[in-house]
Amino acid sequence: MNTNPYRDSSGRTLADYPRPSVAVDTAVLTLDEQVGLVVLEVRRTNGAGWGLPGTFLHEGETLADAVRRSLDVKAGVSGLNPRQLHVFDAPDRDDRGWVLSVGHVDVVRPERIQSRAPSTTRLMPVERPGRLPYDHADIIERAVDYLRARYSDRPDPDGLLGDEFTILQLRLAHERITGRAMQRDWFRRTMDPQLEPTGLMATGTRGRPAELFRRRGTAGAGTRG
Amino acid sequence: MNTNPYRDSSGRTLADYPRPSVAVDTAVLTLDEQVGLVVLEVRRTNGAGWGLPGTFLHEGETLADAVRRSLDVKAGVSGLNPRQLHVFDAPDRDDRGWVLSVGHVDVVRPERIQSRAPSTTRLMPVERPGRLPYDHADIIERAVDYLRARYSDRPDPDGLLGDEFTILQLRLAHERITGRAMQRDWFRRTMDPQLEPTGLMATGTRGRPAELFRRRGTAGAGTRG
DNA sequence: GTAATAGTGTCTATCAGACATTATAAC
DNA sequence: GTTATAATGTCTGATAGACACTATTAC
Repeated sequence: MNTNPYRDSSGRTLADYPRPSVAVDTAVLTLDEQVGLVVLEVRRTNGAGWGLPGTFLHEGETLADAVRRSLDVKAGVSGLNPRQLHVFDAPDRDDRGWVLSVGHVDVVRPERIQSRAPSTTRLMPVERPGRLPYDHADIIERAVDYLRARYSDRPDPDGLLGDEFTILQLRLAHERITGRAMQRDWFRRTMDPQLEPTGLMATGTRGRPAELFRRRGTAGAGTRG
Repeated sequence: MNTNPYRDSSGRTLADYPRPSVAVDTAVLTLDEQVGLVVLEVRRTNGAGWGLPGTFLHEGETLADAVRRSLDVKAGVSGLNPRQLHVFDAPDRDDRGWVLSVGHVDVVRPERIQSRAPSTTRLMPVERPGRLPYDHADIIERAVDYLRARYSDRPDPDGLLGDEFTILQLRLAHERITGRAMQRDWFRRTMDPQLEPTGLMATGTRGRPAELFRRRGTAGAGTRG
């Protein structure tokens, strides 16, 4: 480190300045059949209450790597693709010292996080996430905004439904994510050109069986998260 | 600092971890009558070439304060309202050591930065900003995307034109910012309800004089940046 | 007068919203 | 058969795009 003898206009090197600790905190979102959009919380290391999974950035590590490490260690979830939301930088936001936190969001299929370490993790509805420390409530809000924007006009871009689904299943998922009813006709007309038929039919339903579709073009995208 | 005896699961305190230096870099955008959308660049402190204005974050300072300080010192521009874009975190991105950079964007009226320290600052078109170090080209790209989204359906939200303008002046500004022609009819119909007439007329033009408008509701918003 | 630009009116194609109709299953 | 849901067709109102027409200035 700092082998390059850089000095600023005051003649000081990088090492002469105090540096903040940098943390990452992540809102991992998924869709619960009953509850709707839920966020993963972990028991805090000091034992008091719950919070979003997070960790301090290690040397030589990217933010995304730190996010993946924290989720692997704290919730047993691996292979994520986190996205930055915002840097929380109030100098007094953490009483342990000067800590910046980079809020992230990630979206995963429900089976990836259900029944993982149930005593130290829980899934809470995004509208009532409970009492959370730091800026975690703010991170959840930004995460939900991000997800709703993604789901405004594309069919399940984060693959929460898997690869094959009926248009009704797709619409119900979008309604639970965006929190408002979607027009049935408009929804089909908008999504149809972005879907391709599988030829298969859903079974065990009440009326005429619905056709199963998959996302057009993005083969296997649904297994990403 | 670190008066709280916090220890993590390995028994280490915050001070035991190496911490990154944190920098801010800012794309200050404005509109040049001839050139179009331009970005402010400053001569680098090591003398080699040009870059976006930036600085290292000081203790007890927010990111926005660091941005304001860097622009005040390096370009004589004050009173800005920067917005975060992205954290650049590649561990080897800066050969001076471990440095994270938070990219920012801000938009100011051209007279705020023109003829400020012309030997150490310059304005370059955003499409051809020259050779830039670090992630500065990426920051400019994100800054332009941000500005184009802001200008997609609202009349000059950052007040680049001042408080009073004709609809033609407004449309030309939007065209230079978004980089594509805007439909004349649609533009008037979209913007008209968001404008209020001043009763005054533009003078010295070729044909029928155009009415001057101001933004509806947001009195004085144009003098912000 | 002519040329140029501002502002208004109108036609049309597109599309969201609404509703009707037909198809096909469970019961 | 009845009931429920899927899929398709059709009508309507709103609006973007296009163009015509009038108004008012410089020259």
